[in-house]
Amino acid sequence: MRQQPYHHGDLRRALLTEAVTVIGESGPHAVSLRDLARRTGVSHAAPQHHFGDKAGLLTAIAAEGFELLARSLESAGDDLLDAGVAYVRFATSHKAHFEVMFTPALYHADSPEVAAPRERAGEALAARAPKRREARLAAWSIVHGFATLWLSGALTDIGDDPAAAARPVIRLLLR
Amino acid sequence: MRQQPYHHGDLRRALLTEAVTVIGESGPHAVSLRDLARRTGVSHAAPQHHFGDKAGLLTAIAAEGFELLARSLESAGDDLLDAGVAYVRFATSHKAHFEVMFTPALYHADSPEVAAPRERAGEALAARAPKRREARLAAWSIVHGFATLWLSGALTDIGDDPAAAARPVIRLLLR
DNA sequence: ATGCTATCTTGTCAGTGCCAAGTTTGGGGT
DNA sequence: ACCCCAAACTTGGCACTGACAAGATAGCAT
Repeated sequence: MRQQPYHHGDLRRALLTEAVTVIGESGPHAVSLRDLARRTGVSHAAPQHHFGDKAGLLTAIAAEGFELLARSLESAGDDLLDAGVAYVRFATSHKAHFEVMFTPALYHADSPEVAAPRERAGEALAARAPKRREARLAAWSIVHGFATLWLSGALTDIGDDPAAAARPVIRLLLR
Repeated sequence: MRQQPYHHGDLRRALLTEAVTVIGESGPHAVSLRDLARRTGVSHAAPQHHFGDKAGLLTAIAAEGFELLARSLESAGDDLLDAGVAYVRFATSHKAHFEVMFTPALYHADSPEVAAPRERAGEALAARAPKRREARLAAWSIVHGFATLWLSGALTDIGDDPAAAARPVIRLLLR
């Protein structure tokens, strides 16, 4: 006779989705386990069962993010320019994941749960990048910098399609 | 007859210094006004008098950061490569300031207190950067990306002097 | 059907940000 | 020299949070 069944069905997935929404709107610091529980209609301690602690929730988001990034890069083809644009597109269209992924103080960055997909994304990137270390660093830096600058609101005069705006910028390095 | 005088002398400065230390060690999310008060030997509400709220404290740190960045760039000379290296050197030697500066969700990013020094830093950067918009974006992106990747621990195979390691990387863009 | 276990709840505690009201102190105006 | 007033700080309190412990429920394998 209760409105919500005792077992949610897929609470873990629901919490992750809700968390990504909140982070995307207000940043990682704005997320609260109790608030997520309220939004999902469960008790205040339910999230702890699935993630252990708050860092565990963010670890799951980071892992999912590296997985998604790896897939994005893999499906971008072998061209370095296209891969770079795909990197920017991923970052700006998965704001929440990206912010968490590169803020290791927020989660269990050394957990195997996140190390595996991170390595997979790293390999996808390395396979399309130049062989010389400096050139590889330059390529990663320019796309990562463009993405983070856009995410932090420093690039307002660029239009509403950051991935498209990134293409001619990246080309300057690859010429 | 009390151990600590009622008036601290320069509590504002002391709180800022302590905050920068904590953020540098554990990130911005780890700082707590009450903890800073304890470390400084004042009551738990003293920080609010100087900064209004927690975001106000971080606003002061961001403002100080943009001021320091502007000075670093100005004293780096007119060469773009040197300015780029100076940018990376600032970011990696002022970890706490830099992290806060580019996480606007943490502070009052539209406050005039921080807008003025941010503009000054922007001008110092623009004065040394290429005139074409894409080239300017490329230069900012590559140094910002290198710096943030290093700060997030993604660049471990680079040695202990990130500014020096950045030079040949930046040169690839400017050739 | 029965018991086992993952899932979820209830209750509690220390810590935090913020607000309101009170206390102390240094310094400027007379 | 005095007063007094505004700035600096304290005390007390409230709502919220993360984490822990112990109990309740329900799906599932046997």
